Amino acid sequence: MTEPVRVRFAPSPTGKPHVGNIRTAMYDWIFARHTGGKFILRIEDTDVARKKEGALEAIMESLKWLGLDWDEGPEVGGDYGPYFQSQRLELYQKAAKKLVEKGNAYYCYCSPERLEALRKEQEARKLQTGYDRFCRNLSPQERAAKEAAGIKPVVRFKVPEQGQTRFHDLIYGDVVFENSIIDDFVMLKSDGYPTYHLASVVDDHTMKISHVIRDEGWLSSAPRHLLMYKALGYEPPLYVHHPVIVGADRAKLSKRHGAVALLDFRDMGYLPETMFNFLTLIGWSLDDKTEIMTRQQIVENFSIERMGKTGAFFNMEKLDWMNGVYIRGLTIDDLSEKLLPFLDKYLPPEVKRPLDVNYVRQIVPLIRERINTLKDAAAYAEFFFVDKLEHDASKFTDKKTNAETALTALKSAEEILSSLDSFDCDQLENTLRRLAEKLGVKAGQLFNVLRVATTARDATPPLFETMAVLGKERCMKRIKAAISRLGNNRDS
RNA sequence: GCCCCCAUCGUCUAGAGGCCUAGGACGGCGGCCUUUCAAGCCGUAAACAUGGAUUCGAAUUCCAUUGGGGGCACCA
Repeated sequence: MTEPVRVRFAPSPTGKPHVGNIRTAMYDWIFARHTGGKFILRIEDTDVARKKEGALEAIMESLKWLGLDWDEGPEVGGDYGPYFQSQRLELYQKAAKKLVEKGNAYYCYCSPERLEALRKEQEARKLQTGYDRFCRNLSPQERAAKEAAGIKPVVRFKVPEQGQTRFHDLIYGDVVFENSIIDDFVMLKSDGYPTYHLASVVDDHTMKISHVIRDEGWLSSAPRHLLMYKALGYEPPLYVHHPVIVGADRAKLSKRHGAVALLDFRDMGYLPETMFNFLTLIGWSLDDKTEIMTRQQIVENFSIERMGKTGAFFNMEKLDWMNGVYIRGLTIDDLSEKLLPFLDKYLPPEVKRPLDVNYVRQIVPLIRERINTLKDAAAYAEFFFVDKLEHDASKFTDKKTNAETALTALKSAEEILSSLDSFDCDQLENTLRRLAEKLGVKAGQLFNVLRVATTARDATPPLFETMAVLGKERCMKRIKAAISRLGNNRDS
């Protein structure tokens, strides 16, 4: 095996690719980069009915967002194109014809209705389902009659009735199938389009694909492909089937498990480096402890031998944690930049746009270790942006602090703070600690009351930094509002 | 029904016969730090599906069983 490594990601354009598909693309890409091989993007658009508008764009956008650049494929071209199967029909038709001529395939005129009835009956009698080879040995006259009737045939592969097909999968090891349980599958549909089986075999061969990396669901159709390679006289590629990502019910991940498209994760505020790292780790590990890895580290250390065989659950809690780790690793400027569109989208409409980047930059250090996604920021930092706060009176009091104390503290704070000329952290701290002492309350009690007054929250970034960013004017306004809120509350 | 694949803490995993009284991470719990919330740090509970076989010795090998997943389309 001295052939250069060429791997392909071959999605069909039926929607936004979900994390499972994309993980396959990642393994392709990582393996290609690790070996210095080529990563090819090929579009399997042979099902006219399932093709979806915008799907191709979503595929490319997903790959680009994760930084998976392809060496050949749409937009970039390549020596083995075209890279859309719908533009390669002739190739498949020629291959099918060749197999018919060689006696490895035949035309089938069975109607969908007959096939449907056949399957129903097989199921009812609990028999092995599959085509009954009705057209396998049609006489020339019978064929001519069907043709004359205007029936458009499909081409079926003539599967040997005896023997076994075996192959070595790089992850699953040796796998053996009895040929007798494989039915004569359709290679070429009556509309002239190939099925996946034919198209992928022809393309993988003509595109000189060295390793077929795909999910485990394909394991059971691999023997069909091997049989075709043999009949066509092609050298088969190496197979690397990998386990799938499963949902909470352990079933293969799909739309019904909720938000699973990669781009949805982008929109929820996960970073591409998080997704790359996290997705790699579902089914592959470097060693017994390394978890946070750069793309470079992953590429350098990746090996198929260290991929697992077990379907894995997509653990959202761990994803959140990891995204937090990556967020905290960003510089203030970088994070501010990334946060801007999310703040713009999720902050209440009354907040004036455009947002001030410099102001955001001041806030970022305060919320950085408190958010796990970019989207979290808006809800977390809302009080930094809105004009009017809704104070919840009950938040001012706790076991240690009653309403009386809170009100007194606020009034004293208002007085002393209004005399301050600047609102920097040190000065605020000095002033307020002294005030607490004077009032005979714990510093924390006073801080908490002021926290609620200035933010309307009981969980915020550190008080002095927060107040400093908010600025004197806004703080004083809010403290006054809090005083009247508390006063009114007590009177009523 | 037939065929294929899989099986270590709740979850993701390390483990390729003795290093395992099974390691790490997320989550949980407890603590430290602390003006709240986080972050950080420390600690803790928590798993080899079951039964045989091989071996001086098995999470690691083999065979059953059980459980789970996938396939059996003119879809990929």
